[in-house]
Amino acid sequence: MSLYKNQNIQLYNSLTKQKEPFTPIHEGAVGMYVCGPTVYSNVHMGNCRTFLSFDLVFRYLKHLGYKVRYVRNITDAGHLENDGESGDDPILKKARIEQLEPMEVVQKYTVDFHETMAKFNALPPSIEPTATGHIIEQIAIVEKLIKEGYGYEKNGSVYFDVVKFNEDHAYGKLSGRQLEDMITNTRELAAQSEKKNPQDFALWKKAEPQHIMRWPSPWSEGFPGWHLECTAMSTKYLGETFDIHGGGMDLKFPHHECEIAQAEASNHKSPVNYWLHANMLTLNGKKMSKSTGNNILPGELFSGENDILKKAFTPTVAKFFMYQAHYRSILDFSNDALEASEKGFNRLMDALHSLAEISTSENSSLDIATWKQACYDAMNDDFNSPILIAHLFEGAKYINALKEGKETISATDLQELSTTMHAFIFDVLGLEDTQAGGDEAAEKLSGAIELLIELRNKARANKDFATSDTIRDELQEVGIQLKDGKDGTTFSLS
RNA sequence: GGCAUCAUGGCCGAGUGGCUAGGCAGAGGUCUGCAAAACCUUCUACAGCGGUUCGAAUCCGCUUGAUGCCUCCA
Repeated sequence: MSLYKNQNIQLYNSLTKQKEPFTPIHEGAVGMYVCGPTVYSNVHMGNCRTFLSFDLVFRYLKHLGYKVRYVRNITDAGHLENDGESGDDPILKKARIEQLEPMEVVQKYTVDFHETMAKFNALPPSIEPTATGHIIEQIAIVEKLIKEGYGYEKNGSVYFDVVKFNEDHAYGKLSGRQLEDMITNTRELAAQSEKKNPQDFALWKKAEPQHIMRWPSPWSEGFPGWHLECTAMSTKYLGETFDIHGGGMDLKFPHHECEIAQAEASNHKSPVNYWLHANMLTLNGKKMSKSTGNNILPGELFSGENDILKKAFTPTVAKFFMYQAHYRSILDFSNDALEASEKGFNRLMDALHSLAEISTSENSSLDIATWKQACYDAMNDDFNSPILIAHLFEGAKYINALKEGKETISATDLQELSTTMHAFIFDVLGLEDTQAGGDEAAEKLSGAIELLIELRNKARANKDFATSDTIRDELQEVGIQLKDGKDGTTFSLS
């Protein structure tokens, strides 16, 4: 019996601007597409937030027993800034700066992306297709769009006729824009443009002589327009209509709007049932961005080598921090907020470790079943991780009370409490128990400290407090804190 | 300029008409040789002004402020 039969998800659909009950096209199976990174530089924390938001969605759907096909692309084809009219291709630009072949640039940053996501303990998607690997599919869509009358060729480039599309479709329905307003408000001078209207976008762009990334096509040696790859790859792997399409809020317009236009014009049907948009991670109150430099890289966060934070933070703490805010809210990245999350996270982990020390009774004084469902209700309500985490802290409070003997619990309920805590913390949130240690060096250190604790306890028993306090204080100096508890002394590395 | 979104206690951050999350910090307590740690308790907020309502942080209007998109960006 799959969990999803009893847990009803409501999710916020950007297209309808409201929460809707989630019903997949095929019962028990979910198709989800998420726009991945453009690999011309290291992913920054802002990029990571989006991918971690959808990792949570992926993990929760899987937890509920759905068979999920999660497709997240790698944009490795160079696209021009300014809609292909002029400007630079970021991948080519980077290749020049680093004196690398464009595909070397792509490889380098794809590897970085994968390593980073692995550090965050994000699950890899089911399929991770690349734009350059799907040129043929993209050309096929362009041909189809021309045939349907929505694409027109000019000097070897092909553009999408937004005005024509808008005559019998609603261009702008996702981002809440009216084409008339866009035309009225446009500042662009249409003088030297190949496009019929400034709102039109490139489907295929003829390569200038200096443009290295190029492929043959019926129209010219060139490269695909920037919105095409997602339409091609989502259609190929998930079908003409699929369940969930996700991405960062900043992709809503024009990227996702154009995806809808391309799909509707070529397939005559709406491509996506539920559009999900993750909100931005800000720094100093401003959106993190590759181009403006207002960002922090994961590596800088983990090492502590940056001007923003006072100390280093582990990937799991950073993730926990992000999940303490809802994915649709803007979240500001700051040292104080991270420190607060770190302390909270450690408290949660301590409680989890205490589970083993709880003894059971005949009856429970706690209502574990209700608490458990509250955890599910939180996630069912548009993946509300902050509420879930609040309930997990409630669970931690239960554990502490049980440990103190202030509450009682039956063996069945204890099992339920433990399973639920573990399921949400590790399977759904994908957090990692960094205190668990386990490597050889850590074990040796642990043995040495145990010895010191023993010596200190002997000194204390003999009321030789000078010795015992020296041990305690010197260890504190090197970053090892002793914690005297009721059942003996433990330690933690700070 | 256009289109959106947001404004919550010392800080971070949920919550969308009455039952008033959670974390951090602060305060008090338990424990302890002392301390730290840990645990417990506690602090009761919703930008301003007006309106709707028996009742609004939550709905409507205006004002102020911030942010996002309209150029590549998660």
